[in-house]
Amino acid sequence: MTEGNNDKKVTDRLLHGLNPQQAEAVRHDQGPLLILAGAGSGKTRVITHRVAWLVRVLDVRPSAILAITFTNKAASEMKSRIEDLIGSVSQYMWIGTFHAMMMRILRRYADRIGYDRSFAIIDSDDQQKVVKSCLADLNLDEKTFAVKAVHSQISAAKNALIDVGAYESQAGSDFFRSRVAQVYRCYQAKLKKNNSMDFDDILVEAVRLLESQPDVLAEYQERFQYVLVDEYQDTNHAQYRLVRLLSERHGNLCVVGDDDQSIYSFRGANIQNILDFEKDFKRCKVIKLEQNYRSTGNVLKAANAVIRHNQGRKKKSLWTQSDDGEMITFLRAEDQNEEGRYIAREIERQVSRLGRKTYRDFAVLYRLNALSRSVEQALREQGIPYRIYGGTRFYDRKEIKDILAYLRLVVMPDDNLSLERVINVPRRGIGSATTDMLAALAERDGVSQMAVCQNATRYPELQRAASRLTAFASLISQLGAGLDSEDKTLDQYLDWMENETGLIQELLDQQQRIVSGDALDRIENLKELLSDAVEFENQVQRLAAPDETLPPEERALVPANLRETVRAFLERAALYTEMDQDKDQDDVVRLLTIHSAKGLEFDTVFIVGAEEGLFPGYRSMGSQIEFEEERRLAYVAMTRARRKLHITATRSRLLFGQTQRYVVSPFVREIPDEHVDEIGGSREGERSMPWSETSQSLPGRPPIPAARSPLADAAAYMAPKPAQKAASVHFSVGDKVEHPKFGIGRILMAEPVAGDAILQVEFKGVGTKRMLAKMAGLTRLGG
DNA sequence: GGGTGTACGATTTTT
DNA sequence: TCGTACACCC
Repeated sequence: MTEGNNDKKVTDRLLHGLNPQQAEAVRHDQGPLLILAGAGSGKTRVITHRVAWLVRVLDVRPSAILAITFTNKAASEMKSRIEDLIGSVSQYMWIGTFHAMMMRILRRYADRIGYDRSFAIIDSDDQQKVVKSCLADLNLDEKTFAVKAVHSQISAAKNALIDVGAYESQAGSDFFRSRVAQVYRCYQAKLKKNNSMDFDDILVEAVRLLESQPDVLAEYQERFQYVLVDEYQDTNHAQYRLVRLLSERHGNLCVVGDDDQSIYSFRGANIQNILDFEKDFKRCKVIKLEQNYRSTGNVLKAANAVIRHNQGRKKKSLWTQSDDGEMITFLRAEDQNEEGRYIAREIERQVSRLGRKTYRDFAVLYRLNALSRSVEQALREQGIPYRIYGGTRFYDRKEIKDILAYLRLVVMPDDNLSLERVINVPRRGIGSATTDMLAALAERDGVSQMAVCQNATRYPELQRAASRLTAFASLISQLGAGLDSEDKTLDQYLDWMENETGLIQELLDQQQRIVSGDALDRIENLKELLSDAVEFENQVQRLAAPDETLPPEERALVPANLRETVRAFLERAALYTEMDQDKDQDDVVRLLTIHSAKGLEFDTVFIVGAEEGLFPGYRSMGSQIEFEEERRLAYVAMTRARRKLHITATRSRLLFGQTQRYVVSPFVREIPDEHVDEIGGSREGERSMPWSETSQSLPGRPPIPAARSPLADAAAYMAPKPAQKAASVHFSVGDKVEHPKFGIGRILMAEPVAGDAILQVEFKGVGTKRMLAKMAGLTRLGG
């Protein structure tokens, strides 16, 4: 160790407050290192301090460090915490997701493996579309070959690094698999023709690049002296291969993970990667972090007791210094309404009546998104503010994808997928007959569909639609000209484009006819994209600032003009889906799936729907492997709670339009009695089929005492509070207003939307118009 | 070419 | 139960 040569203060600071195992992990120098980090064991702290240690104590160049995470959120948290420790030199490190890091490599070298370096990334919607068109090309029936199923086969093959050829020979004469092989081949051909990669390709092609180009491999192997991988239990085979390749030269690979929290096998994660790490990387050091700093004794012991039933795991047992704390409360409710009311009442009691907690201390966790509904309803009745996490992500929204497709088309006119998306959005009278012909002609002549549009008049087949097609082509080139005129910022350009394409107008027209607030939300989203663009451009400016000294190959990637900024913005939109950084502070109850709760913690957690068939899901009950993954899910859910855990199950539940009777989840029965208070019925009682998994693990369990405080205590349910009034906007019906174009008018109708209002205004001599107040630049003249 | 009705189907999620 | 994708009809 060379730490003796360094400032003692620095080493003290980096090791301060760490337990012996944590400190050992931070100080580890050469060779592979496996950190088995139990839930709440201070994992992030260890990783960030370790990176700081490498730089500050071992004098490793920041640019020689590669730290990989699974989500952008995790990456940005890691970045900022490392920056707090070592300052701005941290910007030279490669910290990011697998996909983002591999994109850096592919953007430089993709031409070596047959792509244009400006290749596009297609999202899962487009992936489905491509699969669909392949099925059509191959005359395969979508009933037998469900798009989703075929696509997931292809994706799984890619994650396992099985290319088309290998897949074909594996499939042999198997009816289904051999057809999937044909689709796979067709799919890859289409992507290649469109100069696109899907998310899986980013990993697969990175492997192919590194394995086929020795000089490229050598460059990065040489560069990355230290490689760190977070959430290693979630890596798939392609990621495993990348990690191996990149760390091979120096051998300083540190992986951090917890096999008990592996919950993503359905998307290709291979738990064997972490279980076999010691075999794979010889002379590897293993450090277990078993002290939990998060939960109270009852919660932790209960979670330990549950996860202990799993066979395939590394033995470890979390412990805590904190006392037992409150018991876990288990509620057996009659149905989902009672379950919801219980949650609402309990939250209200803690927040309003006792004033002990705030709304943000609470989270409701469920296995299926569909379970959120009844909880939502109960919270709404009680006037409790909440937010649902997950759901459609911002960049997945239709209107956003439309705008992004226009953007992509402007910088890459040959992108057929984007063209198909927006050629008739908004309606331009270009229907399926025309678009089919367009695709066929482009295919026949080996040119892009945009090229056919430009020359539409020369194709006799397109006679009737020719003028509309050329008009579309000139719209795109006009948008392209706007891009190069240099006097617009990104958000100004987007704003201009939203109007120029007619998208905004169409949404306003829709709003005029339809009563739903749907179109308004979309306009809101488009506005939000503008503020996102502003923020993005600020980041770019900061990177481009003259006093920053970026390494040359990274500097080359910083956009220098609007066109390059657009490209970078598109890439970010494809790879970065989270937009709610500042919303974390809101004082609201959080509703989320167990999957999306991983890595988070809350003072009080409700786990709802703890019923056999839901959790574990009925699909997983046939296989030991899948059943154990469900149990890990239960473990993850329980260990989110810092101080108090509630688990609820119903006797019968209305789900997907059907009411069914349910039995308590076996996982709940695996919790020892001494940690649980029961309400409304015991965890035991009716059971379904003898449960092979659990019956063996609960030998001679003593009878459960009768329930103590049945929920018949209905009076305790508080009367619903009136819903909160929407924030007032400073425009109201009857106001006189002035519009820059239409002049003076009077407001006929005002409807508040987040931070703005949609108005119906009657203008003298112009007629009635509908618009967003702020966006239209209305001024109030008085009532 | 566009609008409307209906049948179907529905874990978990990131990139 | 609810959303959406597709077929059918004008």
